Amino acid sequence: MVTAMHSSTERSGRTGRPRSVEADAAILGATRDALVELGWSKLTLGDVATRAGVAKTTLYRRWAGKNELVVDAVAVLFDELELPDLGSLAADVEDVVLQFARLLERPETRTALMAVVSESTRDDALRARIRSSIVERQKRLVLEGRQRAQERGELPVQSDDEAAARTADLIFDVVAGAVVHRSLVSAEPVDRAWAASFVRLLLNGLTHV
Amino acid sequence: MVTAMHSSTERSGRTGRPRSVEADAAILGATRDALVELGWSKLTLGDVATRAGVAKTTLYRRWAGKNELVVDAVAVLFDELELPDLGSLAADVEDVVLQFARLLERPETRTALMAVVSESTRDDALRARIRSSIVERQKRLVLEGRQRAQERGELPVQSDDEAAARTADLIFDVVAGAVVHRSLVSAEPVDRAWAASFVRLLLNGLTHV
Amino acid sequence: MVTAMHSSTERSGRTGRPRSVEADAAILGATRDALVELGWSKLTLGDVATRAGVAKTTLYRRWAGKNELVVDAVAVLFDELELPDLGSLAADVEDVVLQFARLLERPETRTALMAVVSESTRDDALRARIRSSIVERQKRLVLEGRQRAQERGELPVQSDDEAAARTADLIFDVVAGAVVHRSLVSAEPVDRAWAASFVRLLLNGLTHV
Amino acid sequence: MVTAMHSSTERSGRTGRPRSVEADAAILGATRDALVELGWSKLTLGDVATRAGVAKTTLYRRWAGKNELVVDAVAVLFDELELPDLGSLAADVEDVVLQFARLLERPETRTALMAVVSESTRDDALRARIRSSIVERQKRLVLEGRQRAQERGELPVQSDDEAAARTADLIFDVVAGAVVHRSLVSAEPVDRAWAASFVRLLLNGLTHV
DNA sequence: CCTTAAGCGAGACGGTACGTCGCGTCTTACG
DNA sequence: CGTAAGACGCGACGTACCGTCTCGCTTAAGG
Repeated sequence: MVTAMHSSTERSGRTGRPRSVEADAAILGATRDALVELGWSKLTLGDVATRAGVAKTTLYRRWAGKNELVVDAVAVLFDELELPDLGSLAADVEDVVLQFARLLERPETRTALMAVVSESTRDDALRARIRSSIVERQKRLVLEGRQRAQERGELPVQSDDEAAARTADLIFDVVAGAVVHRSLVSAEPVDRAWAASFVRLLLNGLTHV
Repeated sequence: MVTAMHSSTERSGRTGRPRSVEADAAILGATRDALVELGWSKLTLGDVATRAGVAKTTLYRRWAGKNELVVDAVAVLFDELELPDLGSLAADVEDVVLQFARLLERPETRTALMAVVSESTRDDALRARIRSSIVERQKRLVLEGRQRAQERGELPVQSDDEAAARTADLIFDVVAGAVVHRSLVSAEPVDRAWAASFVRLLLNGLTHV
Repeated sequence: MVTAMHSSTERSGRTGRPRSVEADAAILGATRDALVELGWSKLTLGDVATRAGVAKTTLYRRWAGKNELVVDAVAVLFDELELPDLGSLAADVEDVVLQFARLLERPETRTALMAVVSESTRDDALRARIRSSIVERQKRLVLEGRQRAQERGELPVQSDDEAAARTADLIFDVVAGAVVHRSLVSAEPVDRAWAASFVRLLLNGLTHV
Repeated sequence: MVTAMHSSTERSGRTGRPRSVEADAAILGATRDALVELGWSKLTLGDVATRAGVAKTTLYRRWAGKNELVVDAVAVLFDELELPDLGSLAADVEDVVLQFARLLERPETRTALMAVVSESTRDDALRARIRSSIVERQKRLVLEGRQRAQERGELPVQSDDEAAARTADLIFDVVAGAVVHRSLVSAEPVDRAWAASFVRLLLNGLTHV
């Protein structure tokens, strides 16, 4: 679960009516629903509040704006991704690629991810939120996959920790970037055939194809 | 050159006052300027019109909205990319990667590209416009690079044309996607070191690092 | 007929294509049609031009704007009014009152007359045009009616010409004003009963009712 | 006082921020000011809002459009009219006629009254608003004047209430119509001399002049 | 017959106002 | 103090007409 994103969990002051606990979930759910129906650009906070059965003030008390709200609403979706153990690095990566592609086919993910990234180019706080809520959180997949491949002897162990981290970052950008670009920019399907040829390229390189 | 983007070049009817030819260039230039200053989300068509010394109606007469206008305004920037001949495939690719990274550092490209891609997930006409104006147009870099590498003997010649096209698409998505993801999503610098390690991975694959 | 309203009849210069003679009639007719359908406030000159099968430039070449055009288009309607000879002043006046009321029931007259009067409060040229095209032209009805009543011995002959003119103006304002106010402001029907009681008041005065 | 013109006085629901009470007065005042400066046709709601120190949306939340707003803004001016007691019916009527003429000389009344009447020919709701806010409200002058004249013995008492009401309506249309027509359509001054001859005609009739 | 010059249709142009929508803030009364 | 409700100031939207301005074509009269 994504916790403590926008407000500390413990009560800061003692007095007064406590914040409704159901409201947060209702708002995030309503945000996802609205994203599916309307897409990023037509999503309005007033509409989200209405759908959630909540006043607009309640929403603004908890999130700074559309961007922050959508990041929180969407981040949790990426936690669905899981690295299977299919016996080989190639099979594992191919499976994750296809999982990720399925995720990007869902309208709420499709439209929201690029939009908040676009906004984040002018907003450092938003960029940090995206990194911590989505990017860093999902690097676990690369780390687990490498670990498992090393245990299987498919990949060598890098002794330099820093270099190993850089390599993990590189792989993450290549895999995530390629899938996102294929799916959203080139607007071509990420099917099993494409995934297979991508994994082949990733593992063996251009010169060994 | 980017021609006939939003209207056929030849006069459709012969009557009536012809459209001002200067206006198009002025509007696209003003759009780029406004993108630099304001970013995608604060860019308004009224402001663009004012900067271009043009009435808002003229702008709406030629483009359907913000998305279409920005695609046209930004597409031309990608034409700056050039494939150098540095003697080896690795050096050539590294150079293009760095050129592309420089392009993505410019505020107008940064903010606009992801935004229109995000919008395009809900708008087929916009997606098609992006593909024809940007994506397909820049695949030339992959094709030229492969041609040159094949002439040098660095890459084998693929006899199956269709398979060769699929490979070119794959390489394009991997290169462009990785750079975009590194630069905009991970929000880490694409410097010479990263470019070098990316090219190494691209050419040799994970298992040959 | 209303002639020489907006352009002198004789050709000023000699050369060049002469103005189309059908256009004037077509435009005025189209204006009346549009007034019936749309009313004053929704009537647009572009629409009138289209209905008349004429370019907007042609229209502007002949009239200065909406007000002037509508005055010319409507003025001719008031020429329909005729003073019958029904044997008594009371009967004659009652008949004209009812004719005038019928005229004011027509949508083009209803909506246009008050609108141009309203505009004329800020535009001296327009006020003059209304006076000469409509008001002065219809005073003939009062003059004829008085003449006939004097011949019948129903009204005394005023020897002072200036005073006689003032009286005619007064009667005109009272009759026209009462009918317009009843019909358009009070929005009550001008039927035979009302006309009869109005004529009784006009002829005998309040104190002799 | 003109009350409850466009919204009921009591709060309909009890929740939510109440409408600003100052705003109404500020808007109506700004409307009258703008009418004086600009006249009906150049008056814009955006400008009125600015003058009133109010957002355009606030204005649209309370009035349906220019017509309704102007009726409300102008109606109150007619409440200034007062029936003096100058000792005779003739003197009283003459005074009210001159008061009314002064009112119609004011630019806001001049331009607005005819304009809204013109619009009302196509808009039943507007017509009803004009009747209740202006016409019916000012009939009090006729009723009071007749009452006083009857007390003085200048006019007989009509026993039939319905007939008496019809006569009052008739007198109202004749007086108001004559003054409006003289002032706005004929565009001649309503001075003491004209008022005197009008009252003479009204009281004694054409045949007793 | 040919030039000349104005009229004409079409439609793009710079403007201005429109009436609406969403933003993020505020002011109520209630819990 | 949190909350639902909803009015507020603000600013951009996309549209509609305005009255003007090119265009290329048509239509006479005068040379």
